[in-house]
Amino acid sequence: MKLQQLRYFRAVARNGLRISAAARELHTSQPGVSKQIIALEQELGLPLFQRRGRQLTALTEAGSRILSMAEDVLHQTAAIRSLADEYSDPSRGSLGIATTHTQSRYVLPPVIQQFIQQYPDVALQLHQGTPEQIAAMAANGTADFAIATEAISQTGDLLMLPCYHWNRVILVPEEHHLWQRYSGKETLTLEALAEEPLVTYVFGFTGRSQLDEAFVSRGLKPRVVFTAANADVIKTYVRLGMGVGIVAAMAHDPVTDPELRAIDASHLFANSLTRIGFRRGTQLRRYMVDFITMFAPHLERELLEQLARCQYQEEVDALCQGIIVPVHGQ
Amino acid sequence: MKLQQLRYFRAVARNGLRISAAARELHTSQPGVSKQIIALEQELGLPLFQRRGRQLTALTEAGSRILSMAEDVLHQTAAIRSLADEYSDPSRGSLGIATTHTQSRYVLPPVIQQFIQQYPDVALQLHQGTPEQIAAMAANGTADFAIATEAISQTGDLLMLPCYHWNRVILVPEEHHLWQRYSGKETLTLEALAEEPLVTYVFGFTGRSQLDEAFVSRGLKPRVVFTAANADVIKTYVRLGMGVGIVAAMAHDPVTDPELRAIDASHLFANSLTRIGFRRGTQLRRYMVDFITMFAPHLERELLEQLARCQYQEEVDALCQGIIVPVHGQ
DNA sequence: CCCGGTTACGACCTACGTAATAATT
DNA sequence: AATTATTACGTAGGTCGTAACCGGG
Repeated sequence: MKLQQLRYFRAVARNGLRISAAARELHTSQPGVSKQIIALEQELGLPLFQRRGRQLTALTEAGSRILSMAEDVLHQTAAIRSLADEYSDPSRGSLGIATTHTQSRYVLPPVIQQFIQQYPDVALQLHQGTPEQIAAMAANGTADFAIATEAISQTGDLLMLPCYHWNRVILVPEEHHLWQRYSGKETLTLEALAEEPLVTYVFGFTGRSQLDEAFVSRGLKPRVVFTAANADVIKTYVRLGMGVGIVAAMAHDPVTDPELRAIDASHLFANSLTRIGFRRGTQLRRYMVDFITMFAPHLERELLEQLARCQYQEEVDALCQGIIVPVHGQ
Repeated sequence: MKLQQLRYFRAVARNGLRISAAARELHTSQPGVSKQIIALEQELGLPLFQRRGRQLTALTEAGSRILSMAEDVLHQTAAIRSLADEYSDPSRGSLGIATTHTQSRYVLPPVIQQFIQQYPDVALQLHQGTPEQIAAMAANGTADFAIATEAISQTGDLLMLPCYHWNRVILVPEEHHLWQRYSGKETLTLEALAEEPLVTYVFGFTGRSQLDEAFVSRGLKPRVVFTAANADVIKTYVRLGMGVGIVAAMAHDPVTDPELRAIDASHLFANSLTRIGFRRGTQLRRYMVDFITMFAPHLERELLEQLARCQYQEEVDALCQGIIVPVHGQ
């Protein structure tokens, strides 16, 4: 059994059981991959794949169990590499962050600015995707960190740490009647909001589920005329007068959006929690710890060292008990 | 990084940092090991060993951390092998048991007899040693199981499951005055026992610490004239009239020791608990599960499946809460 | 000088790539 | 016909073992 065989095996599994696709990803030849897979199967004495003719149709039961063990092995070897790199030069390396548009556009810029100043020799990659994709990228090692709001990590491979709570704001053009009425002392109600055509996030993004929850629990049926995964798009449609925007508070900046007005909605919706996560067993490098601390100052070095050793989310939650997680913008 | 390099690295570390000893263990040449170690160090970009001249004197800090990660990797690859073997032939394989003389001589024989009848194609190895050696063998993979009574596993690598409680008996020749007096209704006291010259286990073996505990807590200073790691030796000296034996109840068999008499001592000493343990993360094969069930019937298949997935002893203890652990001989 | 680690070198093996072949859609 | 897996085969790189070399106790 060779590590390379396990790598090839994983690549084939990840590329829809197509050996040629795996070979492309691995920058090697198709026959090479084919052979190593066969060699691995022979050494283990059982087929890893079900085949119809020469086509790989599925993993065998043994194959899928061995796959997950092989992934463990490969992650562990990556951790060895990472530890060695940390010793030879703690300030050089790479950091992959998988996150949503909201984070990368509104929240991360100052953090990243600070980070690259402190760690100019760390190569940063920002991957954007849906919460599911984000979780997958962190789980399979494409990215080191996942940052997202909606519940992710069904697999249990990721440990998620609380970063900040945030509330929503209602966005309208200055001349909109909601602004006329509720910019002063009068407080907006859910019922009044439900009367308006709404523009907000696509389901699955940026706490959308908690938004729906608020309306449903009051028996209201809001009219959502448009959704996007992206606050910039939402704002554009609000500017066009298509409806009232509901976005995360951190997505509103009076300077960049001078023609829009924001009405605080923290009393209307339960606040949401944004988390950062990494695969359990990850060897956290110094700059990774520092990145988290820059992003969420309450997650201190010492605490993170403990958290990194956790095996289960429950342990993480227990350790985070009693920590004060800030609310964004306060 | 190659698995072989990690294997070589581990072997050198395990052989007192002597490359030649490691090479002998690995059935390969000294230069081959030397080269692979150097290659690994070069690839990782740091020294794994501290050297004085050409002599390896110690692991570097990075080296020792990488060693433990490398051991994880190698254990995991062993688990892959084991799983593959399980699929290709569940009833063929090998089972290494590390245990003390008491277990292998008195408790295991019927279990092993039953086991080899059911699994004739499993190669059994019985390793004998001190509790510390036993724990080490199970932790480093020399043996699959550790069976012992005294507290072991300081490292936390082993999960220990409760197998049975047992009591002690006092062994004397038939003509001994203790037997004359206490074979009937009169019950033996610790004080009376403390008057006698005693022959019992060496410290660290077969619940010896609990024995001492009983005397000390009553302020008694027993006169232990002879100790052995081995009930057979103890019995020999009891036969010679050198003293009164205190041994585990399961070590006394009236048939094989017709000239000795046993006085129950369960009221004098706290009972002891014998446990079976394996490294966490071990891929338990079917015959391993069956072996445990033969040895400790209350540890049922389903329970063992759960236990095998535990990461910490605390989880094991929690799962074993409420299970009735039998007392040997009842 | 002995023991143990490193360097040198040749034999062997194996992984890889190209090319050809077979099977599947 | 096009795509994809396997087989064939020659090459390049690497591992292994023997032998020679070096350094410390």
